[in-house]
Amino acid sequence: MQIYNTLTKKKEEFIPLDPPNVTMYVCGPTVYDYFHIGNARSFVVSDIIYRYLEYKGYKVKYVMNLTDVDDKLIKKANEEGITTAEVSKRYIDAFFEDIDKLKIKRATVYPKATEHMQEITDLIKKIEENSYAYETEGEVFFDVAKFDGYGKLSGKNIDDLESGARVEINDKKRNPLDFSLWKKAKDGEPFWDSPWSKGRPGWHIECSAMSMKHLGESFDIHAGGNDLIFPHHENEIAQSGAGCNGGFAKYWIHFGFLNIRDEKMSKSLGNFFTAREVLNKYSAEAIRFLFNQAHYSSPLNYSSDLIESSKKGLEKISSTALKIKNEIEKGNNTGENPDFNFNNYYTQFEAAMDDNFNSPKAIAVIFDFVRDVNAVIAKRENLSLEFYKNAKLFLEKTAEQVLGILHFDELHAGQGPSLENDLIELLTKLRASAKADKNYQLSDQIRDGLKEIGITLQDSKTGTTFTKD
RNA sequence: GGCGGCGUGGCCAAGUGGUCUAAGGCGAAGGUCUGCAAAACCUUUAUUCAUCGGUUCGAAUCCGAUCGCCGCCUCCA
Repeated sequence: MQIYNTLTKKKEEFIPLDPPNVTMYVCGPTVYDYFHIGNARSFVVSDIIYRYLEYKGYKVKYVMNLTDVDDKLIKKANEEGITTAEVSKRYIDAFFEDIDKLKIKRATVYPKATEHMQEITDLIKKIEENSYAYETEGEVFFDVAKFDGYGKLSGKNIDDLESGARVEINDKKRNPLDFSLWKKAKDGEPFWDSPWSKGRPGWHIECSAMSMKHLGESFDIHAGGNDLIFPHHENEIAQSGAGCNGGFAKYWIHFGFLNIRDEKMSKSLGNFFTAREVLNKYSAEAIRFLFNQAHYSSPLNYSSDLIESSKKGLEKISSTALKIKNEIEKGNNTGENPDFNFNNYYTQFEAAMDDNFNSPKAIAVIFDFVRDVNAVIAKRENLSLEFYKNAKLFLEKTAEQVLGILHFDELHAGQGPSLENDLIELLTKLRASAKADKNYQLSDQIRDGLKEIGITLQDSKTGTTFTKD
């Protein structure tokens, strides 16, 4: 399996430090607001990496942090006249609601910054002891100039950055590039005790401290959005290198942005949709399908046209899945077992995903599979149960369990007893007798009427089936 | 200004030295099936990969130039 590593700028064979265990850390949300559909892309992409590693048989420990202390959170709390803890509680709850709706598999741990103050201050102390940090008036900064190789992840060099001169102005810093490890609290700001002052950690240190605590000083994968490469991940590498002896993360994976009209979706540009508002209009499967249709590292535009087209594409897969499911439920095993090479599709699916998680190619394999299955079905009156079961298994393992773009349990089969289904069943029977009498005016009236309320009838040789929107 | 990425059919998108006269999806056209539909299947829809030049027996893929777009360098997935 090959993974593109931002650190070495090339695809590398994935060799975990301690197979079959894999340790993975992904930068999670700052919980000061609902997350937008661009953030959702990162969470979904991480989810698919996680699921595919498990598909490959790895035992994955997956950590996603929740940043529940930061300037934006404080601002929000002040605006609303509540505590930062209340703000973070509200948006952590919302975060879990939304990722559940996106059918994201829960990570192993979701550590919170506020619950790791001991680890954070301990790490800062170590960095200080190793003389990579200095204190000024209760504030602690990382001394960038002391750290050899600063900039190796982002491909930047210190001199260029200084001439760029777009760094925060702060008299207390020796070098404008130095960044906060510990910030002294101002009046009314939340604070924690520390050897330096009552205050709070800087933005980057929590990730170093929490990844170390939960995954160790060396772990396999560290992932996040492209915009985190600099300064966030660069600074994490510096802090961890300065404060511990481990190798920190081995593989760095970075995700492309979700764009709106070719521009990055972001809170500050105001060109965003929250994940929850998009989820009100489109299914998790459609959203995940859209994300999977582009490679995780490429920019991807978001628009209603594009997601509509994803929805259409997905219907092709799910209607085949529904057909398979219905056949299995009927349990008719009188048909023949066709010559169908399932293995070939697994091989291709794995080859695609093994190549740096090439999900667009993996989806193409699923479409090939669906087309070929449909072709077999179209040619025969009936097929063996074994064929349908194998077909279901393939879609379950790939589209459902890895990509999460299909869920057999939620397919609108219209099966099972319910008043609604019984009524549709009754109408279908009435229509069948109208058809038998060649009363097409009445039969079409029934079909069109049902269509209007979201029920689509489909006639076939073996009878009429229906689907609900 | 520094660093990085991208430009493939109407749209989305994979492919990064020969199997590429370029996968897959959406859309469009024709056909099979059907009372008519729908779904499904079959066929068609890029001799061409921003432009120009070069390297090579061979380039969408490598090199150079040009044009266009985007990102990071400040909080951001």
